This record gives sequence, C-alpha cells and structure tokens, in this order.
Amino acid sequence: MFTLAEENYLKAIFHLEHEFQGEVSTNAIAESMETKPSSVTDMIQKLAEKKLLTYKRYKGVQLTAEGKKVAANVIRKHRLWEVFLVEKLKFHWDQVHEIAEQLEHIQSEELITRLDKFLGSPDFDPHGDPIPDKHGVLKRTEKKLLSEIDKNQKGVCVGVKESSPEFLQYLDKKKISIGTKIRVLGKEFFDGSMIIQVFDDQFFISKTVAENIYVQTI
Amino acid sequence: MFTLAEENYLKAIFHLEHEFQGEVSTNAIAESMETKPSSVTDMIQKLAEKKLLTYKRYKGVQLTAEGKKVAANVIRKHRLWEVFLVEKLKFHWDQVHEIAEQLEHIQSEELITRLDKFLGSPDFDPHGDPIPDKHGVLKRTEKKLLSEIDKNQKGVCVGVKESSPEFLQYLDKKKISIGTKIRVLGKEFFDGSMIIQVFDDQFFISKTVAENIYVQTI
DNA sequence: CTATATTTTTAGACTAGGCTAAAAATAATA
DNA sequence: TATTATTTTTAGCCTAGTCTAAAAATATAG
Ligand SMILES: [Mn+2]
Ligand SMILES: [Mn+2]
Ligand SMILES: [Mn+2]
Ligand SMILES: [Mn+2]
Repeated sequence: MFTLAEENYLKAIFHLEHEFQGEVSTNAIAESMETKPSSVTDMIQKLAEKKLLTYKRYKGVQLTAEGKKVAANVIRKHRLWEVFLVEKLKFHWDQVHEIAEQLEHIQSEELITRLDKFLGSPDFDPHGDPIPDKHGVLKRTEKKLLSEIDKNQKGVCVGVKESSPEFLQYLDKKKISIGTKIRVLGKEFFDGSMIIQVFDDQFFISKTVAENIYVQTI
Repeated sequence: MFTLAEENYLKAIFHLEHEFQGEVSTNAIAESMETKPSSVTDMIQKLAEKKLLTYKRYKGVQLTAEGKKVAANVIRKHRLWEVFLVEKLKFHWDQVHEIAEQLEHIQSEELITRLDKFLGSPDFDPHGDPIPDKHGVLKRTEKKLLSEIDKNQKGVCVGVKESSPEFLQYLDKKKISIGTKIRVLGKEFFDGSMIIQVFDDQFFISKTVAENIYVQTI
C-alpha cells in the first residue's frame, strides 16, 4: 500500500503534530527524521498528491484523516511488536525500538490482528505508550511529568518520554520501571533537581531526568 | 548488511543450486524471481564484486562460501518465522509464505536467536522443510517423492515440494498434512497416477500431486 | 520600511533496482 | 561448416529516495 519511506514520514509528522499543536514545518520533519529539508519537501509534495496531508508552499503540513489513519496504524504495529519482543522474547525494554522500527513495516492486516490477540490486546507498549486501536484511535490517559509533582507527593511511573537505551539503562540502575512508586522528598527550585525515594533508596535526580518520566499521582 | 534485493537474489540462487546441481544460469534466476534477464545480469555483477558469488560472463554463477552463508541465514529466518506464524499465531500453513517473505529480511541476530529459542529450536518449518542452523548448515533427511513409492508400500508425509496455497488447500481437502500416513493401493504406469489410502478414505491422485509430496517409507 | 537572517523550495545530480531494445556470445541445426 | 536460434550482456531510460548548491519566500531587526 505505502512504501517504507512514506510510512516513516507519516509517522514522524503524526508525532510532531502531537508534540507541537498545529502545522508541522519542513525543518522540524527534517530534524526529527535526520534528513535534509530538500528531501522533506520532495516527499511532502508526493504525500500531498496522495491526499495524505495538506500542504501549501512555505506553510507547514497537516495530516488528513487518511494520513492520520495510516500513521496511527504504523504506530500500532510498532508498539505491538515491542510488546511481543519484551513479553514473549524477553528482550529488555531498551533493546526493542530499533527492531520494531523494522517490524512496523510488515504488511499484513491478518498478522496484526493475530499478533494483537496473541498478546492479549495490550493497551500500552513496554515504555508506557498507548497502542492505537485498529481504527487508529489513541486513548489519552491523564499523566504528568515527574518534574511537575510537588514535594511530599507520590506517583507511580506510567511511562517515559525519552526512550533511548541510555536513558532506559539509567532508569534500570535506579530500579525505576513501569509501575514503580516514586515519592518526591525534596525539590530544588533554581535547577529543578529532586531528591526522590524509590523502594528503600533515596537519591538525587536532575531536572532532565524528572522531565522524562511520566507518573500518575497516587 | 545486505539489501532486500541482494538477499532475495542470494536465496533464489541458493535454491537453484540445490535444484539443479552446479552453476546457475541468468535465465533460471530471472524466471525464478519473475524478473528480466538484464536485471539479473546487473545484480549478479554487483554480487560478484562483493565476493558473494563467482561469475564469468556467459557462464552461470556459483555462490561462494560467504554467499551460501548469507542465503542460508535468510532461509533460516524465513522458516523460523513460518513456524512462529503457524505454531503461535495459529495461521494455516497455506497463509504464511508471503508474510515470511517480508519477515525474513528483518535485521537482528539477537532477534533470531531469541525467536529460535522461543519456538523450541524447531528442525522443520510447517511445510516440512529443514531449518538451517545458525552456521547455515542444513541437515539432509532421507525422503522420497510419493511418486517414487511402489504399490502396497506405505509412507508418512514429511513435507511438500510445492507449497502454493492452492496445492496446500488441495491437501487439506484430502486430509493430508505432515505426519499423515499414506498407503499406495495402485499405480497407473502410463500416466503415473495413483490410488492411495489416507485414514479410511481411498481416492485417486494425479502424477503431479504425487510428485509434490515427500514421504518416508515405513 | 529596508536590510539581513532564516526557512523553504527548486534545480540538478547520484544510487539502487528495475525495464526495453539491440548487440554479442553461445548453442543448435541443416 | 554455415546458418539460425537461444541466451546473455550492454546501452539507455525510468522511478524512488536521497543529497548539495542556489534561488525564492518569509521572518526578524534596525
Ligand atoms: Mn519504539
Ligand atoms: Mn520505521
Ligand atoms: Mn515459505
Ligand atoms: Mn524475500
């Protein structure tokens, strides 16, 4: 149906539309895909031809309903495969993204239907990101960044914003994973750093770390 | 490491080297890959550059040790994925080939190691074809075509030569699958057709069918 | 409201992997 | 052996997707 490159562009634009509201710029796409703006212009013109997004020269792009559906389906496949890799093949959560990046492009409706069933129709991937349903609908959950939590409040980790191997390995070292309870013991206002408690350990984390952990307050 | 196209060529040549002994011709490759001879010439020149096969103009090609290893690994991945699709996702054996054709190109050593373990290190795929080990070694089993079996002998189905959906669905209708016992009740010499018994049913099969079922005599 | 900086697009080139049509080599036949 | 048929290669063209360099549009600043 769509090429690997087309699917990757649609997915990137979908994510950018959520990150910043509204139109997405050529440069933003180029940066997020580690490609050149001129390549992006070429591709978005092709995608506009195919009615997957709307495009006016020098103004950004916006996915059409069809474009959103295609993008959400790629994301659905990516996240389902990540669940498979972690739950069934016992990969660690910092190892699965690159492989899912390939698996997300396998073309077969039936395969995804069966994979989803095999996995017990999971709602979230191993990093806490929601898995779109087969119609491309993403359920939004109320979650906050750990950095937004006040002193003496408690939250349970429900996801991560960053999911690079480096960051995930850092979290492992600190025994933080999805479901882990975190209590904020102290907060420095001038740099946003925190002292937190995880199980019986108390330690310091930087603002950068706190801004990449999603929690639900409890 | 290698592109999708390169992997497909190596796989096709590997299969052709086994089917006919010795060098493989440009036309044979073109036919088996449903492409044009001129395209094949281009690609085999590239593969020769990369030392994956030896090539002398107008004489055919022959895979090098390296080329064989790459090809066998693609076949290993193809067949392991087919086992996954049938054993875990409950696909039918006539539905898996096309999907495995895509999955075989996913690049990750670790993935295949884990998939193999997850599946219990199977020796054969759902069509009875042997799965090469991680070094690319294929164990040969002694098997005959049903067409080579004499009247009144019995064999157990251990594989199929053809594995098109059409043929596999025909076998289903006749209740023949891997492990099924087949007794040859009669054989016509002028056209090679047979009367066989499968469970309690006795019926006619053409030479074409008999030439595409592998059995071990019992 | 100009002048400069930034963003975006265009123009032209490249690689991978195809194709067709024609030429060259090899094989088959008279 | 000479001629014809088949196989294989070459030459040239195409599309997808990328790039660099230059031009054009938009945004920012004095
Ligand atoms: Mn991922
Ligand atoms: Mn991708
Ligand atoms: Mn197959
Ligand atoms: Mn393939």
